[in-house]
Amino acid sequence: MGDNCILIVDDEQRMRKLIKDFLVAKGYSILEAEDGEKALEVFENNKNKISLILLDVMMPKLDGWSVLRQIRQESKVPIIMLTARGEEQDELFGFELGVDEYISKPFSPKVLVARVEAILRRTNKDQKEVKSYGGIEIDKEGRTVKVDGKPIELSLREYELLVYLVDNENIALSRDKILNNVWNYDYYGDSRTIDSHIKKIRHKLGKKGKYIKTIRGIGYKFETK
Amino acid sequence: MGDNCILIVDDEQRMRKLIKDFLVAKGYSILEAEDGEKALEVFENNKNKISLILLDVMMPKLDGWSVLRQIRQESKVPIIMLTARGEEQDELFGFELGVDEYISKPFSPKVLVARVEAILRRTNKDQKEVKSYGGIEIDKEGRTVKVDGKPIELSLREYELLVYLVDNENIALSRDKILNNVWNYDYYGDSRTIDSHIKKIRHKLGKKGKYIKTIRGIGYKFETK
DNA sequence: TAAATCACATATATTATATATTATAAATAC
DNA sequence: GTATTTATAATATATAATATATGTGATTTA
Repeated sequence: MGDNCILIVDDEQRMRKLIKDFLVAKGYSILEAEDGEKALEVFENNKNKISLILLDVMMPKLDGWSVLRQIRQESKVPIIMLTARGEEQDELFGFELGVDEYISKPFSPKVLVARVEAILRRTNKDQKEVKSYGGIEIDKEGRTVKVDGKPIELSLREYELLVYLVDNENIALSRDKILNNVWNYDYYGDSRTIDSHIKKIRHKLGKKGKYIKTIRGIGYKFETK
Repeated sequence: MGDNCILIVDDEQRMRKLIKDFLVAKGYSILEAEDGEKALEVFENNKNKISLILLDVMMPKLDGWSVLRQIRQESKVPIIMLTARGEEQDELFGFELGVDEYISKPFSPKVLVARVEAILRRTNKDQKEVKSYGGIEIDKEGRTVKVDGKPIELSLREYELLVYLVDNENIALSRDKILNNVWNYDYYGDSRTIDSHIKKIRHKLGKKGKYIKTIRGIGYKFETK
């Protein structure tokens, strides 16, 4: 989970640079895409890193709405649409698809930065330093995990797998999905490998290992009951 | 956690009524305040209920900014500011104080409702999609089924068969159709197999098992009556 | 080089299916 | 309308098929 990486999607190189400069100055790291197809590609490869997307509506190949729709099928990442003035009809349409904000061109970069920060503030507000799940405390900043107050040692993969499960509490996750999100998307390894890691995590969690439920035929699910 | 109660703060009675009517139509419950002081009072007494505040900037006694500042000292409740056109300077100032959104007057009520819903959607991220069919609740994300509130355990096939029946509520499904949809279409097994699974599902559903109707000579149908 | 990751083999547990038997509903004859 | 036949479904159970847990060793990474 990279800290506050922002994806800028716009076909105008000049516009991307303008936005980028302002955001970099504020300490964000930036990814860019020059059309809708590239945007989806970049998003796929950096799902976990990206914490906000600035998405132009008018683009060649695949327009902003199509990109929005596709991303919303699998992710709730905040999205700000960049539009030309006077498209109120579209606004409504977009809100239904989960647009977080509209900014119409031309805009003042300061306003843009302010809106980005407002959204990220709101998003990060439930990312308390330490969250507890039925006695399993996870401190993402410190990358540490405690069980009933006692710290346990998890390897990199173990930690990331556990965090992924926990971030998707109560959701059944297929092995494919787990591989795509915890491993690199282009990883073609044996999906049994997940089992090995699950086993180790369960063992380290002790009694609380049972919170990781096996969903036969599918994968796993984290559930504290 | 009251379900989506919204506080409207505006000195114009007419404006409050306008907004209120639209939001009530969408199923929200409403609290009102006609100036800043009243707003703080109402907020104090209903902190836990209120999930969003619509706050006018220009008000007698205590203006919107002051109210915003005071509320932000103790709460992160989403706030939408209602402003007159052309106050970009103020916008920046507001974002720093944690304003979630601006809507400038005059506005179309539809846009207002859309923005409210966008923000609440973002805020309540645990609005799981659970559908209920005559007391049988199915949570597809979690792949769990409850009968009268009590969870039951279904195997992969049982779960998928039940979901298929339920997704086609009130439609008679032939065994062939069921085999093609729940099993792989290149499956050449005995179609009596379905009966076995139906039996198990009915048993696990208890009294509600009777919602799975037998259509003699054809197959089965899910119907909650 | 030690720790971590991964693949694979085997044991174990679970689930799916086929088969046999019983029960039930529909069709037919009386 | 009732009894008998016939077709179909329900049920129980045994066996086959499948998925997961676990242990081990090879390979990679830091």
